[in-house]
Amino acid sequence: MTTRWLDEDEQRSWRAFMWGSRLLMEALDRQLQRDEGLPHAYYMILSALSEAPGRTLTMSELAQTVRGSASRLSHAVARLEEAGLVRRERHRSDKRTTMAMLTEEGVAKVVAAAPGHVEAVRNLLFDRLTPEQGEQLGLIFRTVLGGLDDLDAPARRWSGERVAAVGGDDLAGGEQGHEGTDDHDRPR
Amino acid sequence: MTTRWLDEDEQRSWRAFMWGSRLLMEALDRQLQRDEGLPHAYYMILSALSEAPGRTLTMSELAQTVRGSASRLSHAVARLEEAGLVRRERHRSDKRTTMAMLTEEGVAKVVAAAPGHVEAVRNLLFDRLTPEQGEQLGLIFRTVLGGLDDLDAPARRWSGERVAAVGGDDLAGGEQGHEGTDDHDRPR
DNA sequence: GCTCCTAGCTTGAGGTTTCAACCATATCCC
DNA sequence: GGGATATGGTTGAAACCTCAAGCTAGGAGC
Repeated sequence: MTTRWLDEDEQRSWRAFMWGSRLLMEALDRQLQRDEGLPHAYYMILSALSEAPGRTLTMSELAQTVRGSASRLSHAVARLEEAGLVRRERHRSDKRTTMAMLTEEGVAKVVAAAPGHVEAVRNLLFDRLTPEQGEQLGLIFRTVLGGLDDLDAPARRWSGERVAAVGGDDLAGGEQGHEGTDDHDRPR
Repeated sequence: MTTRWLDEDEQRSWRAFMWGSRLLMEALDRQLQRDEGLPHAYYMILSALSEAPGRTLTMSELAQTVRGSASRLSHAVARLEEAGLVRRERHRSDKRTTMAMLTEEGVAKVVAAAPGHVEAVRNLLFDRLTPEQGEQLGLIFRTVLGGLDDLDAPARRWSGERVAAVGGDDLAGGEQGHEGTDDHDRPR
Protein backbone atom coordinates (compact mmCIF):
# COMPACT_ATOMS: atom_id res chain seq x y z
CA MET A 1 0.00 0.00 0.00
CA THR A 2 1.33 3.34 -0.95
CA THR A 3 1.68 5.85 1.81
CA ARG A 4 -0.61 8.82 1.89
CA TRP A 5 1.92 11.54 2.62
CA LEU A 6 0.89 14.78 4.15
CA ASP A 7 0.35 17.55 1.68
CA GLU A 8 2.13 20.82 2.09
CA ASP A 9 -0.54 22.49 4.19
CA GLU A 10 -0.87 19.52 6.41
CA GLN A 11 2.86 19.44 6.89
CA ARG A 12 2.89 23.03 7.95
CA SER A 13 -0.02 22.55 10.28
CA TRP A 14 1.45 19.44 11.74
CA ARG A 15 4.80 20.94 12.43
CA ALA A 16 3.37 24.12 13.85
CA PHE A 17 1.24 22.06 16.18
CA MET A 18 3.99 19.68 17.15
CA TRP A 19 6.47 22.35 18.01
CA GLY A 20 4.00 24.85 19.29
CA SER A 21 2.43 22.47 21.73
CA ARG A 22 5.78 21.08 22.76
CA LEU A 23 7.22 24.49 23.51
CA LEU A 24 4.02 25.56 25.21
CA MET A 25 4.07 22.59 27.51
CA GLU A 26 7.72 23.04 28.23
CA ALA A 27 7.14 26.67 29.07
CA LEU A 28 4.38 25.76 31.49
CA ASP A 29 6.55 23.10 33.00
CA ARG A 30 9.36 25.54 33.54
CA GLN A 31 7.06 28.10 35.10
CA LEU A 32 5.75 25.64 37.65
CA GLN A 33 9.14 24.15 38.28
CA ARG A 34 10.70 27.53 38.82
CA ASP A 35 7.96 29.07 40.93
CA GLU A 36 6.76 26.06 42.86
CA GLY A 37 9.34 23.36 42.34
CA LEU A 38 6.66 21.21 40.82
CA PRO A 39 6.53 19.57 37.41
CA HIS A 40 3.35 20.14 35.48
CA ALA A 41 2.39 16.48 35.68
CA TYR A 42 2.64 16.59 39.45
CA TYR A 43 0.60 19.74 39.64
CA MET A 44 -2.11 17.99 37.66
CA ILE A 45 -2.15 15.20 40.18
CA LEU A 46 -2.53 17.56 43.09
CA SER A 47 -5.13 19.48 41.17
CA ALA A 48 -7.10 16.35 40.40
CA LEU A 49 -7.09 15.39 44.05
CA SER A 50 -8.12 18.86 45.11
CA GLU A 51 -11.28 18.48 43.07
CA ALA A 52 -12.17 15.03 44.26
CA PRO A 53 -14.75 14.51 46.97
CA GLY A 54 -12.87 14.35 50.22
CA ARG A 55 -9.76 15.33 48.27
CA THR A 56 -9.23 11.63 47.88
CA LEU A 57 -9.04 9.21 44.98
CA THR A 58 -7.88 5.67 44.54
CA MET A 59 -4.74 5.27 42.49
CA SER A 60 -6.77 3.89 39.61
CA GLU A 61 -9.19 6.76 39.62
CA LEU A 62 -6.29 9.13 39.77
CA ALA A 63 -4.64 7.39 36.85
CA GLN A 64 -7.79 7.73 34.78
CA THR A 65 -8.30 11.31 35.77
CA VAL A 66 -4.86 12.47 34.78
CA ARG A 67 -4.62 9.97 31.98
CA GLY A 68 -1.38 8.42 33.12
CA SER A 69 -0.11 4.91 33.54
CA ALA A 70 -0.38 3.13 36.85
CA SER A 71 3.37 3.05 37.08
CA ARG A 72 3.77 6.73 36.54
CA LEU A 73 1.19 7.49 39.16
CA SER A 74 2.80 5.16 41.61
CA HIS A 75 6.18 6.79 41.24
CA ALA A 76 4.77 10.27 41.22
CA VAL A 77 2.58 9.84 44.25
CA ALA A 78 5.49 8.26 46.09
CA ARG A 79 7.44 11.41 45.36
CA LEU A 80 4.60 13.67 46.39
CA GLU A 81 4.22 11.70 49.57
CA GLU A 82 7.86 12.23 50.42
CA ALA A 83 7.23 15.89 49.91
CA GLY A 84 4.35 15.72 52.36
CA LEU A 85 1.77 16.88 49.85
CA VAL A 86 -0.12 13.62 49.59
CA ARG A 87 -0.79 10.75 51.93
CA ARG A 88 -1.53 7.15 50.95
CA GLU A 89 -3.73 4.75 52.78
CA ARG A 90 -5.04 1.25 52.20
CA HIS A 91 -8.68 0.89 51.39
CA ARG A 92 -10.63 -0.66 54.23
CA SER A 93 -12.63 -3.31 52.48
CA ASP A 94 -10.62 -3.94 49.33
CA LYS A 95 -7.09 -4.23 50.52
CA ARG A 96 -5.66 -4.14 47.03
CA THR A 97 -6.58 -0.57 46.38
CA THR A 98 -4.79 2.33 47.94
CA MET A 99 -6.22 5.77 48.31
CA ALA A 100 -4.31 8.95 47.78
CA MET A 101 -5.44 12.01 49.67
CA LEU A 102 -4.23 15.56 49.65
CA THR A 103 -2.69 16.76 52.90
CA GLU A 104 -3.20 20.27 54.19
CA GLU A 105 0.19 21.12 52.78
CA GLY A 106 -0.91 19.70 49.51
CA VAL A 107 -3.97 21.88 49.45
CA ALA A 108 -1.86 24.89 50.26
CA LYS A 109 0.49 24.02 47.44
CA VAL A 110 -2.27 23.85 44.87
CA VAL A 111 -3.77 27.09 46.11
CA ALA A 112 -0.39 28.75 45.88
CA ALA A 113 0.47 27.36 42.48
CA ALA A 114 -2.82 27.82 40.68
CA PRO A 115 -2.78 31.56 39.99
CA GLY A 116 0.66 31.59 38.41
CA HIS A 117 -0.15 28.57 36.35
CA VAL A 118 -3.41 29.96 35.07
CA GLU A 119 -1.73 33.23 34.26
CA ALA A 120 0.81 31.35 32.21
CA VAL A 121 -1.86 29.45 30.33
CA ARG A 122 -3.58 32.72 29.60
CA ASN A 123 -0.48 34.58 28.53
CA LEU A 124 0.87 31.86 26.36
CA LEU A 125 -2.33 30.55 24.88
CA PHE A 126 -5.73 32.13 25.28
CA ASP A 127 -4.62 35.74 25.22
CA ARG A 128 -3.08 35.08 21.84
CA LEU A 129 -6.12 33.44 20.34
CA THR A 130 -9.47 34.81 19.35
CA PRO A 131 -12.37 33.37 21.33
CA GLU A 132 -13.36 31.45 18.23
CA GLN A 133 -9.94 29.90 18.01
CA GLY A 134 -10.17 28.92 21.64
CA GLU A 135 -13.42 27.17 20.83
CA GLN A 136 -11.93 25.51 17.79
CA LEU A 137 -9.00 24.29 19.83
CA GLY A 138 -11.36 22.63 22.23
CA LEU A 139 -13.40 21.11 19.47
CA ILE A 140 -10.41 19.76 17.64
CA PHE A 141 -8.92 18.07 20.65
CA ARG A 142 -12.16 16.71 21.94
CA THR A 143 -12.31 14.96 18.61
CA VAL A 144 -8.75 13.75 18.83
CA LEU A 145 -9.28 12.65 22.39
CA GLY A 146 -12.38 10.78 21.39
CA GLY A 147 -10.42 8.80 18.87
CA LEU A 148 -7.64 8.02 21.29
CA ASP A 149 -9.94 7.00 24.08
CA ASP A 150 -11.60 4.62 21.69
CA LEU A 151 -8.25 3.09 20.97
CA ASP A 152 -7.57 2.68 24.65
CA ALA A 153 -11.02 1.48 25.49
CA PRO A 154 -10.18 -2.18 25.22
CA ALA A 155 -7.15 -1.63 27.42
CA ARG A 156 -8.78 0.29 30.21
CA ARG A 157 -12.05 -0.89 31.63
CA TRP A 158 -13.62 1.87 33.52
CA SER A 159 -14.91 0.36 36.71
CA GLY A 160 -18.64 0.40 36.62
CA GLU A 161 -18.74 0.26 40.36
CA ARG A 162 -18.05 3.56 41.85
CA VAL A 163 -15.94 2.59 44.89
CA ALA A 164 -18.78 3.98 46.89
CA ALA A 165 -18.20 7.31 48.51
CA VAL A 166 -14.64 6.33 49.22
CA GLY A 167 -13.93 5.35 52.75
CA GLY A 168 -17.51 6.03 53.65
CA ASP A 169 -16.50 8.21 56.54
CA ASP A 170 -15.76 11.20 54.41
CA LEU A 171 -15.75 14.10 56.72
CA ALA A 172 -18.06 16.67 55.29
CA GLY A 173 -16.16 16.17 52.10
CA GLY A 174 -18.97 14.72 50.12
CA GLU A 175 -19.61 17.76 48.00
CA GLN A 176 -20.46 15.47 45.19
CA GLY A 177 -22.47 18.23 43.64
CA HIS A 178 -19.71 19.65 41.50
CA GLU A 179 -20.99 18.56 38.14
CA GLY A 180 -19.96 19.25 34.61
CA THR A 181 -17.35 21.88 35.08
CA ASP A 182 -14.49 19.97 36.43
CA ASP A 183 -11.77 22.47 35.97
CA HIS A 184 -8.36 21.30 36.80
CA ASP A 185 -6.91 24.67 37.14
CA ARG A 186 -8.67 26.09 40.08
CA PRO A 187 -8.42 24.54 43.49
CA ARG A 188 -11.53 24.15 45.51
CA MET B 1 -3.64 41.51 41.23
CA THR B 2 -6.55 39.18 41.12
CA THR B 3 -6.14 36.15 38.97
CA ARG B 4 -8.07 35.93 35.76
CA TRP B 5 -9.29 32.38 35.99
CA LEU B 6 -10.30 30.48 32.94
CA ASP B 7 -13.99 30.47 32.27
CA GLU B 8 -15.82 27.23 31.82
CA ASP B 9 -15.36 27.04 28.08
CA GLU B 10 -11.72 27.87 28.31
CA GLN B 11 -11.28 25.18 30.93
CA ARG B 12 -12.85 22.64 28.70
CA SER B 13 -10.80 23.69 25.73
CA TRP B 14 -7.63 23.78 27.74
CA ARG B 15 -8.07 20.37 29.19
CA ALA B 16 -9.11 18.81 25.94
CA PHE B 17 -6.03 20.24 24.33
CA MET B 18 -3.69 19.31 27.12
CA TRP B 19 -4.78 15.72 27.31
CA GLY B 20 -5.51 15.30 23.67
CA SER B 21 -2.10 16.51 22.58
CA ARG B 22 -0.37 14.58 25.31
CA LEU B 23 -2.05 11.32 24.39
CA LEU B 24 -1.53 11.98 20.73
CA MET B 25 2.17 12.51 21.19
CA GLU B 26 2.45 9.49 23.40
CA ALA B 27 0.66 7.39 20.84
CA LEU B 28 3.05 8.53 18.13
CA ASP B 29 5.97 7.90 20.40
CA ARG B 30 4.81 4.39 21.08
CA GLN B 31 4.22 3.67 17.43
CA LEU B 32 7.75 4.68 16.51
CA GLN B 33 9.26 3.00 19.50
CA ARG B 34 7.44 -0.22 18.82
CA ASP B 35 7.96 -0.35 15.07
CA GLU B 36 11.39 1.20 14.78
CA GLY B 37 12.81 1.33 18.27
CA LEU B 38 13.07 5.06 17.95
CA PRO B 39 11.60 7.77 20.16
CA HIS B 40 9.75 10.49 18.32
CA ALA B 41 12.31 13.10 19.27
CA TYR B 42 15.05 10.99 17.77
CA TYR B 43 13.09 10.44 14.63
CA MET B 44 12.74 14.18 14.28
CA ILE B 45 16.48 14.53 14.49
CA LEU B 46 17.06 11.98 11.79
CA SER B 47 14.32 13.53 9.73
CA ALA B 48 15.82 16.99 10.06
CA LEU B 49 19.18 15.68 8.95
CA SER B 50 17.64 13.86 6.03
CA GLU B 51 16.34 17.14 4.69
CA ALA B 52 19.53 19.08 5.14
CA PRO B 53 21.85 19.66 2.24
CA GLY B 54 24.42 16.91 2.34
CA ARG B 55 22.36 15.33 5.09
CA THR B 56 24.54 17.30 7.45
CA LEU B 57 23.98 20.00 10.03
CA THR B 58 26.03 21.49 12.81
CA MET B 59 24.80 20.70 16.28
CA SER B 60 23.55 24.25 16.67
CA GLU B 61 21.62 24.19 13.46
CA LEU B 62 20.16 20.89 14.45
CA ALA B 63 19.16 22.28 17.81
CA GLN B 64 17.35 25.15 16.15
CA THR B 65 15.67 22.93 13.64
CA VAL B 66 14.21 20.55 16.14
CA ARG B 67 13.80 23.22 18.76
CA GLY B 68 15.74 21.44 21.43
CA SER B 69 18.41 22.46 23.88
CA ALA B 70 22.05 21.97 23.08
CA SER B 71 22.29 19.49 25.88
CA ARG B 72 19.43 17.39 24.66
CA LEU B 73 20.88 17.29 21.19
CA SER B 74 24.26 16.35 22.44
CA HIS B 75 22.91 13.42 24.42
CA ALA B 76 20.58 12.35 21.66
CA VAL B 77 23.11 12.49 18.88
CA ALA B 78 25.56 10.60 21.05
CA ARG B 79 22.95 7.91 21.33
CA LEU B 80 22.18 7.93 17.64
CA GLU B 81 25.86 7.72 16.92
CA GLU B 82 26.18 4.61 19.06
CA ALA B 83 23.35 3.18 17.04
CA GLY B 84 25.26 3.93 13.87
CA LEU B 85 22.59 6.18 12.45
CA VAL B 86 24.55 9.41 12.66
CA ARG B 87 28.21 10.30 12.51
CA ARG B 88 29.86 13.30 14.10
CA GLU B 89 32.80 15.16 12.78
CA ARG B 90 34.71 18.26 13.73
CA HIS B 91 34.33 21.28 11.51
CA ARG B 92 37.48 21.94 9.50
CA SER B 93 37.97 25.61 10.04
CA ASP B 94 36.05 26.28 13.24
CA LYS B 95 37.12 23.49 15.50
CA ARG B 96 34.50 24.29 18.08
CA THR B 97 31.60 23.26 15.97
CA THR B 98 30.81 19.67 15.25
CA MET B 99 28.79 18.47 12.35
CA ALA B 100 26.28 15.69 12.50
CA MET B 101 25.63 13.73 9.37
CA LEU B 102 23.28 10.93 8.58
CA THR B 103 24.94 7.61 7.77
CA GLU B 104 23.56 5.28 5.14
CA GLU B 105 21.99 3.31 7.91
CA GLY B 106 20.47 6.49 9.19
CA VAL B 107 18.96 7.26 5.82
CA ALA B 108 17.59 3.75 5.62
CA LYS B 109 16.08 4.15 9.05
CA VAL B 110 14.23 7.31 8.16
CA VAL B 111 13.01 5.82 4.92
CA ALA B 112 11.77 2.79 6.77
CA ALA B 113 10.16 4.74 9.59
CA ALA B 114 8.48 7.52 7.65
CA PRO B 115 5.48 5.72 6.16
CA GLY B 116 4.31 4.24 9.44
CA HIS B 117 4.77 7.50 11.21
CA VAL B 118 2.88 9.49 8.63
CA GLU B 119 0.09 6.93 8.67
CA ALA B 120 -0.17 7.34 12.41
CA VAL B 121 -0.32 11.12 12.14
CA ARG B 122 -3.06 10.76 9.58
CA ASN B 123 -5.06 8.20 11.47
CA LEU B 124 -4.89 9.91 14.79
CA LEU B 125 -5.13 13.50 13.66
CA PHE B 126 -5.91 14.63 10.15
CA ASP B 127 -8.33 11.90 9.24
CA ARG B 128 -10.43 12.92 12.20
CA LEU B 129 -10.48 16.61 11.36
CA THR B 130 -12.13 18.55 8.62
CA PRO B 131 -9.72 20.29 6.28
CA GLU B 132 -10.79 23.56 7.84
CA GLN B 133 -9.91 22.30 11.27
CA GLY B 134 -6.53 21.21 9.98
CA GLU B 135 -6.02 24.74 8.76
CA GLN B 136 -7.19 26.20 12.05
CA LEU B 137 -4.83 23.95 13.94
CA GLY B 138 -1.94 25.27 11.94
CA LEU B 139 -3.03 28.84 12.37
CA ILE B 140 -3.49 28.52 16.08
CA PHE B 141 -0.10 27.02 16.69
CA ARG B 142 1.74 29.29 14.38
CA THR B 143 0.39 32.03 16.59
CA VAL B 144 1.38 30.25 19.77
CA LEU B 145 4.77 29.47 18.35
CA GLY B 146 5.25 33.08 17.39
CA GLY B 147 4.68 34.16 20.94
CA LEU B 148 6.99 31.57 22.37
CA ASP B 149 9.77 32.27 19.94
CA ASP B 150 9.56 35.90 20.94
CA LEU B 151 9.87 34.95 24.57
CA ASP B 152 12.85 32.81 23.88
CA ALA B 153 14.58 35.28 21.68
CA PRO B 154 16.31 37.09 24.53
CA ALA B 155 17.05 33.92 26.45
CA ARG B 156 18.57 31.79 23.79
CA ARG B 157 20.62 33.98 21.63
CA TRP B 158 20.42 31.95 18.54
CA SER B 159 23.03 33.97 16.83
CA GLY B 160 21.43 36.45 14.55
CA GLU B 161 23.49 35.33 11.67
CA ARG B 162 21.47 32.96 9.71
CA VAL B 163 23.84 30.05 9.40
CA ALA B 164 23.50 29.54 5.70
CA ALA B 165 20.24 28.62 4.11
CA VAL B 166 20.04 25.27 5.85
CA GLY B 167 16.55 23.99 6.34
CA GLY B 168 15.82 25.93 9.43
CA ASP B 169 12.60 27.05 10.83
CA ASP B 170 10.41 28.18 8.13
CA LEU B 171 7.01 27.83 9.60
CA ALA B 172 7.02 31.54 9.17
CA GLY B 173 7.17 31.09 5.48
CA GLY B 174 10.82 31.63 4.73
CA GLU B 175 10.81 28.79 2.29
CA GLN B 176 14.14 28.58 0.69
CA GLY B 177 15.55 26.79 -2.25
CA HIS B 178 14.97 23.18 -1.71
CA GLU B 179 11.74 22.53 -3.45
CA GLY B 180 9.25 24.16 -1.29
CA THR B 181 7.63 21.59 0.80
CA ASP B 182 9.99 21.24 3.67
CA ASP B 183 8.21 18.32 5.21
CA HIS B 184 9.77 16.70 8.14
CA ASP B 185 7.87 13.60 7.59
CA ARG B 186 9.15 12.44 4.31
CA PRO B 187 12.73 11.49 3.78
CA ARG B 188 14.51 12.66 0.72
C1' DG C 1 51.30 37.98 22.64
C1' DC C 2 48.05 38.07 26.65
C1' DT C 3 43.90 38.53 28.84
C1' DC C 4 39.12 38.38 28.91
C1' DC C 5 34.98 37.11 26.89
C1' DT C 6 31.94 34.58 23.94
C1' DA C 7 30.44 30.60 21.10
C1' DG C 8 29.80 25.71 20.54
C1' DC C 9 29.41 21.71 22.52
C1' DT C 10 29.92 17.98 26.15
C1' DT C 11 29.46 15.98 30.59
C1' DG C 12 27.40 14.37 34.98
C1' DA C 13 24.00 14.32 38.27
C1' DG C 14 19.28 14.26 39.36
C1' DG C 15 14.58 13.71 38.22
C1' DT C 16 10.68 11.74 35.47
C1' DT C 17 8.67 8.29 32.46
C1' DT C 18 8.37 3.73 30.56
C1' DC C 19 8.55 -1.16 30.33
C1' DA C 20 8.45 -5.48 32.15
C1' DA C 21 8.24 -8.16 36.08
C1' DC C 22 6.21 -8.86 40.25
C1' DC C 23 3.25 -9.15 44.67
C1' DA C 24 -1.02 -9.36 47.04
C1' DT C 25 -5.79 -9.49 47.14
C1' DA C 26 -10.41 -10.54 44.80
C1' DT C 27 -13.24 -13.05 42.02
C1' DC C 28 -14.83 -16.86 39.13
C1' DC C 29 -16.16 -21.35 38.58
C1' DC C 30 -16.05 -26.01 39.23
C1' DG D 1 -12.82 -25.22 49.30
C1' DG D 2 -9.41 -24.46 45.79
C1' DG D 3 -7.08 -23.49 41.56
C1' DA D 4 -7.12 -20.33 37.69
C1' DT D 5 -7.52 -15.71 36.48
C1' DA D 6 -8.17 -10.87 36.93
C1' DT D 7 -7.47 -6.55 39.39
C1' DG D 8 -4.89 -2.85 41.88
C1' DG D 9 -0.47 -1.37 42.78
C1' DT D 10 4.43 -1.34 43.38
C1' DT D 11 9.21 -1.91 42.08
C1' DG D 12 13.78 -1.73 39.51
C1' DA D 13 16.22 -0.92 35.55
C1' DA D 14 16.88 1.61 31.54
C1' DA D 15 15.96 5.54 28.79
C1' DC D 16 15.34 10.33 28.18
C1' DC D 17 15.35 15.23 29.55
C1' DT D 18 16.95 19.17 32.26
C1' DC D 19 19.97 21.88 34.70
C1' DA D 20 24.27 23.53 36.01
C1' DA D 21 29.03 23.22 35.33
C1' DG D 22 32.85 22.70 32.48
C1' DC D 23 35.96 22.56 28.51
C1' DT D 24 38.04 24.00 24.20
C1' DA D 25 38.35 27.17 20.36
C1' DG D 26 37.67 31.73 18.30
C1' DG D 27 37.68 36.91 18.81
C1' DA D 28 38.23 41.50 20.80
C1' DG D 29 40.99 44.79 23.03
C1' DC D 30 45.21 46.25 24.50
